[in-house]
Amino acid sequence: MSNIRKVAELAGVSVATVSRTLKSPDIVSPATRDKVRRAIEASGYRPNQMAVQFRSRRSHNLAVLVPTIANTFFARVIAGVQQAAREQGYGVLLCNTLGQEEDEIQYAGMVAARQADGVIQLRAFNPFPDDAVEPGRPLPMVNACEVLDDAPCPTLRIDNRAAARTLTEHLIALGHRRIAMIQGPRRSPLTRDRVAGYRDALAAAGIAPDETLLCPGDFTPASGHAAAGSLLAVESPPTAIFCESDEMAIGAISRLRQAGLSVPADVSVAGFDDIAFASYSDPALTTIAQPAEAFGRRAVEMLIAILEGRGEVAPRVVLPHELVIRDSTAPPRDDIRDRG
Amino acid sequence: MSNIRKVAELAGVSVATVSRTLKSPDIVSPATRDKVRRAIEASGYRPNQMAVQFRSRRSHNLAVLVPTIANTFFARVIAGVQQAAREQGYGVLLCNTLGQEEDEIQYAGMVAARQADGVIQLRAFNPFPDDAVEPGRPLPMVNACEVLDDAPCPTLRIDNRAAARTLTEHLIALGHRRIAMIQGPRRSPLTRDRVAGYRDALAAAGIAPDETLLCPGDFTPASGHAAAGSLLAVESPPTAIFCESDEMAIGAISRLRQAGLSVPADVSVAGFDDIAFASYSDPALTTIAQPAEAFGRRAVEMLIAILEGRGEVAPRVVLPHELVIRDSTAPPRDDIRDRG
DNA sequence: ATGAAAGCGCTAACAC
DNA sequence: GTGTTAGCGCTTTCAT
Repeated sequence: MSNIRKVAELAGVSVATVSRTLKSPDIVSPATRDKVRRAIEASGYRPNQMAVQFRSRRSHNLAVLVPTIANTFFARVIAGVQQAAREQGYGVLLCNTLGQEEDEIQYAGMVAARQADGVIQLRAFNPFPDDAVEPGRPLPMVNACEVLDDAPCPTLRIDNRAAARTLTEHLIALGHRRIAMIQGPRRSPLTRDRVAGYRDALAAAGIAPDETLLCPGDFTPASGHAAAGSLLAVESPPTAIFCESDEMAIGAISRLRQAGLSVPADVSVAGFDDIAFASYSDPALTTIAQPAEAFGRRAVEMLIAILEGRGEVAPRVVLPHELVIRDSTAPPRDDIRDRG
Repeated sequence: MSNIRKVAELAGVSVATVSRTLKSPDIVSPATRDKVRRAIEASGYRPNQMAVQFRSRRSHNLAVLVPTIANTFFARVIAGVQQAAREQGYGVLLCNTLGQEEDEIQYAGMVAARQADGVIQLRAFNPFPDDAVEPGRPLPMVNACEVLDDAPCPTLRIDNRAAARTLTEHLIALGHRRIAMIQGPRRSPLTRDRVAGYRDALAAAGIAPDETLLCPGDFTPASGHAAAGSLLAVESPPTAIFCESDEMAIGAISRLRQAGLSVPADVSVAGFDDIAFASYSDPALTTIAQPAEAFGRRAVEMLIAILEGRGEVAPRVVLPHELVIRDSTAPPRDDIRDRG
């Protein structure tokens, strides 16, 4: 393995000149620059990044804390993270946390240990201790997707409340009045905001909320399947189900079908996220499209802006969402509506 | 930020003793060890990993080259990689290559640049130049899932030919004789092996292969959707379709339904991978289950065994697969079978 | 524009 | 069992 000294000798210059040729070629005379470049070529020299990082005190790595990469929505976010990071010369250290706070704290410790320059957190939890950073310096973190209310760092999200309201309004406009909701984890701000939007829409339409129509879930198809089962058992079942993720919607539809019900003829089902499968499922899902890749990309840009201290970073960024109406939602059956 | 020297001073020992307390506590006397640990505690010392890595010449990072993380099968493999790596004290550098060989080569260069100690390649391509490693030393790579025939490193896969044969036999046993195949990319060894297994089964059953029933795809739902469309247009359409991925199967089913066909009543469809959605799609998919997380986990174990030079590493590992029969495959309709 | 030299924080001989 | 010390390969003043 060649090193900078060998290259310097070969080129007949000092190591400083080799270093400069690599980092700021413009301050090296063209003749010297060429000499050095030929020497690099000839020796097959690759700078030892461990040394570069160590010496320059930047790892040029970003840690991304993801609740679960097995979720296709997060997979897309991460694809966006990776691409943007690569474009900016950063590596991505993947941290699949499964929502374990102790693990998230440990991963965030990679910043203190200099393994990563900053973290992108996709869950509403601050993994840094209070004294993580000297006063005056910004916390090297961006919180995206599921965002802490009082995040000590820039955040990036959609307007979940407005999105949920829009989706619920769509259901109401179709004629539904008994609208269930299969939610995300209880304590998540995501759940809280979306439930708020759902209630907003009900209230605006003069529909009294019915707590028996609120079911917990965890965003997985299995939880949607189970929740749909319990909704089937309530005294007066819903004519529409709003699921907080497409994966749960797919699970719910599967359960409804097992019960001999047809979607949307008997029950309408709507999702959230607009994952790739949403348009291929049967029926194709009505859902809220979230800009998954953009979440990743923007989060990286914001984080690097913090790390490299260039300019102000917008503290609270809200990305656009979109209601996508497909085939899983329709007016309720007449006999059901009459009864409602 | 504290450093090892400060801790040494605080504890009244040398820096070497601090280092030893961290790396091999057993060779330090209990009394000293405690003193050092208290000093570490008191100063909030975190070893600078960049320095550790630099000095010890190991980054303790693994680069994982994945064709596309947006595919749920690969997402699971990567979840396995991450968990195993973490357990062994390694970080995971995610490289979403989209199958671009130039990018893969560049990512593999992270090993030469000392950013990563080794790579896990999930595609059938060797991203290392011939002179990547000095003679006698093993290539720091494991090739998993889609494997090169003459991989210059240990490989990890399932027996794709046998799996495809088993799945095709299942279709034949149901009474199908016109069995189409929606394939992966043409040049992939995966495709070649699975097509071979498919042909094995046809031959064993005395069914003449029909090239018009072979359609290319790229593992995405969109490609399955398109391929099913073209299969619908052939002169004598298939009664069963074997898709090389569940995602393509889901896309294909969606297309068949658009054409007014019912699965499995009119056409049987089988997938491959057994992704989470396979059991929630309508109908639930008959498929070949692959041990996705195990792929990731084993790949990490094998790679670390190479890197740390402990023991022999099995050069060609084959993991078990399993035929999972659900509801998307059934006997062909009588009128169709009679015609066949 | 270039070179000399001082480290970055740590590990690993080597000595005691 | 512990201390001393020489670097690892590079960047970055500070001279020239």
